[in-house]
Amino acid sequence: MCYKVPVNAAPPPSGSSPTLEDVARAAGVSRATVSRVINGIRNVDPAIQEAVRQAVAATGYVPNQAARSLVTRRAGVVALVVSGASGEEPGEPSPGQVFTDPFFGRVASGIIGFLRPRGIHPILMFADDAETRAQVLTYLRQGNADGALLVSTHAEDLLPRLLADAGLPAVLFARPAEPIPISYVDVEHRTGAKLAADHLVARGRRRVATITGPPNLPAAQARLAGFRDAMAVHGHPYIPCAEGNFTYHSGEAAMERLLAEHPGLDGVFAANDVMAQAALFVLRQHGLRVPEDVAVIGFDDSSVAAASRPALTTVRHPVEDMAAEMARLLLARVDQPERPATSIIFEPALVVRESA
Amino acid sequence: MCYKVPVNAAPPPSGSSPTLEDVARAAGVSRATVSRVINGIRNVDPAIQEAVRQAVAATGYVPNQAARSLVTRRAGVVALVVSGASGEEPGEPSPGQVFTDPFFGRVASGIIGFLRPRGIHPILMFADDAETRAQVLTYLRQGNADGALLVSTHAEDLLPRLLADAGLPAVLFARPAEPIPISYVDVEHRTGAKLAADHLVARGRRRVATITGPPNLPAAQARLAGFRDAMAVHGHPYIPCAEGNFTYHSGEAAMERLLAEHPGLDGVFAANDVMAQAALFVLRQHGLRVPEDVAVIGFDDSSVAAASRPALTTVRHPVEDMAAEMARLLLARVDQPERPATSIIFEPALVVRESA
DNA sequence: ATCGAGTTAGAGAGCGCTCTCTAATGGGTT
DNA sequence: AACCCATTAGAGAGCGCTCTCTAACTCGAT
Repeated sequence: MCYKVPVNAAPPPSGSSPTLEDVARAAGVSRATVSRVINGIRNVDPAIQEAVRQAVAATGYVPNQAARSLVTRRAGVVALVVSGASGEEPGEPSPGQVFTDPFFGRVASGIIGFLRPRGIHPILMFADDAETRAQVLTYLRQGNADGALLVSTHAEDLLPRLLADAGLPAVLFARPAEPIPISYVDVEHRTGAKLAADHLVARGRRRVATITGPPNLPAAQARLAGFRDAMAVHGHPYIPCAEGNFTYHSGEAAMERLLAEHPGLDGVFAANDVMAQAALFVLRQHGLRVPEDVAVIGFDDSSVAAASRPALTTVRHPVEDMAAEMARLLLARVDQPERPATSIIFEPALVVRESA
Repeated sequence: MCYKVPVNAAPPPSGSSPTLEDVARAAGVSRATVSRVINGIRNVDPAIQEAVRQAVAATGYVPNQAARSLVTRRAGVVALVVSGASGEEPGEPSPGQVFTDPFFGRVASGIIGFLRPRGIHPILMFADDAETRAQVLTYLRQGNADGALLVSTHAEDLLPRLLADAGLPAVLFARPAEPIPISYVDVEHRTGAKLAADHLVARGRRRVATITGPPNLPAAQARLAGFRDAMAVHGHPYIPCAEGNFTYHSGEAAMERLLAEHPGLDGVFAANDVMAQAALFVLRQHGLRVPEDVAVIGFDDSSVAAASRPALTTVRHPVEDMAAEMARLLLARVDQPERPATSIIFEPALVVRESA
């Protein structure tokens, strides 16, 4: 058998970049064969495969993604959406702020870690009002992205429902406040809080207080409830608490309040590491030693936990793994649109360092 | 004149989403006319425009971006690339870490602020080795993105050169170490450092030291040089300095060193706010009051500057504006590929707060 | 009336790719 | 020697859109 040897091999693609046709001509085969070689090779003679590969190299061919998407109906892109409140509250974090949150960094990192080896990259979008939510929906409907990975800053976020109603593939980080037929990943907050409670008690702490997250966040409430329940089991039915909103400043203020009202406390569980760090600062200002006088436990095991002085004992929130799982769930859903919503709950673990 | 009234108006698009053809049929016009109405309308009878708009609404039509990109050769997407070192150094920030850097957050925020109103969203990519750099180039060549906005964590980053050689539209944040024909935005670091020097001198400081950034970063060196030159003009030819790498820990260590070697210092200029904040911490630990005993000036005016105690006097680095300008330059270049590389240098300003 | 310029709508040719359908070939059965 | 099935390569029909080119029509000026 002999393959057509092109007489005048591939005319150098004059203006624009080479197409499949150019490669086919250079290799002396048909467009279809080149396509077969470039994508998963099935039923192509090894000699021809090699010829095609050389032609690709010679022409410097790069497939055009738009043409490919047009027929495959796959963008090869997912949207990473940071979604804000349902209304337009003044206290909202701005798009810039959410980035500086170490939590978001971990989510992004986990997602990218999973997606990058698969040649998929996330498109970054913010949705903080009706207009931008519509923008996200339109964007997905236009086929710019195959699905959405959603990180909501508020539990009442409207976007999850909109996405579910539109039948667009999406996965949430954290369970929505109301049940919505949509996939999500979450951590067992109650169990995590229980770990903290058990540890404080095991360390002999008897006058324990807690700094909570915002009451409208189910995750924050689960941490509080889990902590209270576990402490009740240990014989401490009443636990003083001060409300924060996961920021450093709110943590400082909360710790000040706790100290003013309960000067004798010997243990604090903060609903996240940043507030725990703030608590550390306030306690030191008051001349209290950590962990000798007051034991402190945080939540998340974010980068600040190991970096703070003393290093924070905290509950590990496997954010990166959870984010990777989000991406995995989304891609599975994109491949099988009829797949039902699936959710995965991760187990937390206690990380003991110096502060408790 | 009369427009064809469709006898059996738009059959409900059975399986997939409606196409231009469906809308055209519903409106009783041609595909071309619908296209004209949907994009910038030119020369279309108002009555027909209205009919088309109603047909669009009736059918729930959303244009298919892939088909559009195929013919326009525009993706409507830009890549936001965080690019690492030339080699694979161990001290490298991981993808996740770079997110937590408030600096990156500000860049992302500025870029998104500019792009979002234009319906363009950035694709997030990391390039930290030869493979991922190649991935970025291929991605752009495939037409997945029209250009790249590049934030390098190292001055020796190879990606800018690769992009320039490939003729791909790109804009850098910060001037590359070697001259490369590529657009960039930067701030006048020397001027900023001079503002800090002048202010310290004006406040009567005579024994001034500085905490520098990494020596391989042109921006860090420009800040150091600008500070030294300005202090020399004020009659202080020798300025003690300690090297940091822009992290909190390196700032702490640098401040400790300075204090050990120059116990009588009364002013410190740190090359960024994070290190200045660390300096604040170390000074307080040593029982020194800021600004009474030691005045401290940072650089960047990042969110930590206003949040620290005492609030940091710092040099404003207009990162968000610069990032928006990057996006503007990139879009201009995408529209006019022959446009030469243009760079824009911003002026810094001193922000006086409590620390100096 | 006749012409030419200006405006508006439709026809149709692709953009570059994938994928089905068909044709050709090769080897094992009967 | 006739047949069938499996394997491999090519032909060609779109995917949904934009955009040029042309036809039709309007209108003011000759």
